[in-house]
Amino acid sequence: MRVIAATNRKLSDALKEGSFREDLYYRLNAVRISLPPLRERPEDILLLVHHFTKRFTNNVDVDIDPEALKLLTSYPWLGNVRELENVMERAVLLAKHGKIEVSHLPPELKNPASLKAGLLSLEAMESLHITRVLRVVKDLDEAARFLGIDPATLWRKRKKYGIKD
Amino acid sequence: MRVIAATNRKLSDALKEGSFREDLYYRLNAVRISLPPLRERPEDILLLVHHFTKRFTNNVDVDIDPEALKLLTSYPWLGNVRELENVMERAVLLAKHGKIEVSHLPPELKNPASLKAGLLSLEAMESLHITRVLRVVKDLDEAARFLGIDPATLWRKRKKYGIKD
DNA sequence: AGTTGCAGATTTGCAACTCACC
DNA sequence: AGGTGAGTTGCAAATCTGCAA
Repeated sequence: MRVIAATNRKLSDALKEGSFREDLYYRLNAVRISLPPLRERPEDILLLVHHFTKRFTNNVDVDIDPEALKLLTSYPWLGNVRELENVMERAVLLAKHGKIEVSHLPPELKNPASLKAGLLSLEAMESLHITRVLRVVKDLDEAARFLGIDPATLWRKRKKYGIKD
Repeated sequence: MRVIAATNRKLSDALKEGSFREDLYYRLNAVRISLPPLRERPEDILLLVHHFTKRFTNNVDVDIDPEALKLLTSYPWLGNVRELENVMERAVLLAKHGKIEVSHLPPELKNPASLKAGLLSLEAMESLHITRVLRVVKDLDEAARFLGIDPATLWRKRKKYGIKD
């Protein structure tokens, strides 16, 4: 059995170790070049939610309605951190010093149809991901290394899914 | 060999059939409740790019520098349509009636580091996707149906990846 | 609804090979 | 001729799968 490569440190670990600042906070506030994809661990989302509310209020802690918080942490964020950032910026503005309510969040967070929009079959998702990686990394061997599989296996999958370029 | 379920119609097909309006355009301009994830087919992205530029300029067609267009279509969009929408709105504003240039696009589109940020191993991506689906669809059998695999197989994968809730 | 045994199907990595192109 | 590097294939072993319980 192969082992999943630990691609990124968990935010929560980084926080515990006191290096949160260096790890993500730094990247978010200072350099802001690389935008890590939003991992879906609720703990991470929670950290970021509070990070953003404080940023958008000049360091004031904002109350968040429990129901709203539940929506935020259970939404299957498909994008990167900036997507969450945009949502929180808007929520803080709409809330105007008050508590952030469900009504301040974009409707798709509570829309079952959009929740199910990201539900591809495993094969479809595999094909999509391989396409994505191959678009960024042209070389088959290097792409295979990213994907954690043998180049031959990648070659076969590419053929199976009919991925061209 | 199993077959990939065709989850969504291609935008380009829909356009050809003359039902583009009903399919995506309608959802984007009128109801705007469901936000489909951005599939990565360059043709689809191209359609959306032009759709948005026209929308943000009251139906005027905007010139786009070829290099900028290349960035837009080759970027591995991880989010949904709104992410692209935001980028295009900003680009149209910055371009101020002129041609949209590379400099009007967010830096991460051309930043190799952020391009590689979405590059998970196949196993990590599988784990993430299963987590995502299980968060939306609690029932194991129903989730398995979405994923196109046997419930037993899903059970084993969930165990293998240590996915809790 | 979640879990397991099992036999058969599938997939895997490896190593070897081809086919340019220098 | 030799060498390098990417893509491709054969194959046995390992893994994964759906089914049925």
